[in-house]
Amino acid sequence: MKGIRILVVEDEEKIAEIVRAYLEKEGFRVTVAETGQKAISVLKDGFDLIILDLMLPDIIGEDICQTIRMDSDLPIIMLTAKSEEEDRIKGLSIGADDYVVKPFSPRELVARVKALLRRTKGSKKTICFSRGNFIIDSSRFEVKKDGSPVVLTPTEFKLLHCLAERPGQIFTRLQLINIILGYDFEGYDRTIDAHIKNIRHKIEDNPRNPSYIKTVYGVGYKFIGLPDED
Amino acid sequence: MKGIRILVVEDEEKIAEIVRAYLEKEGFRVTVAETGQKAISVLKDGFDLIILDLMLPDIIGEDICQTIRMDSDLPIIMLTAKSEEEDRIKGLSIGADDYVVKPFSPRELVARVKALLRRTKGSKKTICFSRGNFIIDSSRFEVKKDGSPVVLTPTEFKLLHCLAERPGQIFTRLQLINIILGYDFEGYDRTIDAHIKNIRHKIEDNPRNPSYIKTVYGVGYKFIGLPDED
DNA sequence: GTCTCTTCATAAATATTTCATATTACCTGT
DNA sequence: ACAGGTAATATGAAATATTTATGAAGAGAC
Repeated sequence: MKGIRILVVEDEEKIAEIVRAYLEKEGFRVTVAETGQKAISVLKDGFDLIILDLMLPDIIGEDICQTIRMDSDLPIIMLTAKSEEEDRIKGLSIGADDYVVKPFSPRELVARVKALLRRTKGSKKTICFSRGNFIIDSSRFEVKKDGSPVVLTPTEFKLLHCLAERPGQIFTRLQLINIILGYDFEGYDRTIDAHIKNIRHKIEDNPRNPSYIKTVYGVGYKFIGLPDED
Repeated sequence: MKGIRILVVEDEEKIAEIVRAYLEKEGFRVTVAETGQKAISVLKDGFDLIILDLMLPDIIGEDICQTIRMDSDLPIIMLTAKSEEEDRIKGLSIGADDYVVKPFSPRELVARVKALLRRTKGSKKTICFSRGNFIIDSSRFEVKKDGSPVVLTPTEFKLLHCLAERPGQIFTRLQLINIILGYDFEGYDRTIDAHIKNIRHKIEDNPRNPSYIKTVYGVGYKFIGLPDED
């Protein structure tokens, strides 16, 4: 990690400094901007990635996002508060490549920065997964099949995204509930089944013999990345 | 989950004991420290994860957190009181990997502990056994033979896994029933034979002359680790 | 109202246990 | 070493039990 430059746009000084510390420990070169104005003015200096708080004193994060997107593919990681999370997904394309929910663990943020850099290094696209004519685009919260968009609800998208992020890995219903519905979900683990069913009806040619989301009897579900992988 | 050690730093004895009970039920090895001093002094014993109350009688949790972070990546889960809402973000920024708000459900705490361990230890491979073209992968509930997957039912997998974990060791049917089917199983011990039969048909070239699972007449079964081992 | 999420009842799929019978292993006496 | 008796194991198929899929209904959000 030689000269990779990261711009952190965050008005809370304490958070900004912690993030800086963690990123610098990993060898990144970090610049902090406390306001949207400053962010935009230093943007031309050329960064490799930007970490953007959605709640800024002057400009709204979304606007910065769009401004950046007008003339660059700069990888963007959004910081959002938990309560705003739903809106993000529903509100669709903010144009960010990834988002982290506050409060976040610095380690997770670093991991996502690295992952995003890895992803964008090769191709400029922010596709999370693709196999043949099936595409999951995590930045736009969008899924396409044979070119036409598949309309998923927020929960369905999160579930599919979670599974597809680690093809082959088996998730138990409890794990999925913790990840998708939160650790404090008190309900019933068969709720997952219902969502899986709905997703299958939307993305599978033959829901009774699924080729993407497989059931692992007695354990949980897994996503199949390659057609012949089992 | 056998030898994972967790340090619980919590001054309220009642809470500490509940947490201990829940974690131990999951097979973790738990140590409780009532004060920050004690916590720091036992830290060198080597733990895999620490659960840290933010409000301690002597030292403030944050300071312990930073002390730990100075020279280790030990996963940290913070316990914070509801009123300390503000501190959450601070707590995470200070270097904790996750947080749980008091009052918390022990179930949630356990789920978060597991998730964090998965995240931090997840990268290593967890292949349980391999001999030539035969592989048992316990994390994926998967067995491969000559490259292609062998489909086992949950009970079959558990049974094979149990035997293969200790090659050469002889297990009686009763032992296997206790381990695989639970101590409260009421049925009769020949059930094991049926499963062994099914497993052999799936993994052995010649089920009548098995090379992996051998019968020990009058005693039970054992798994053969090396081709010539008997 | 519309949309989404959750729950529930029931159907379908799959796994487990049991049992009757066949086969194999061990032991004993010659 | 061999044959025959006895006990243990292997096996296939039937009976149970468990797990998953599904459609529909109710609750809540906007």
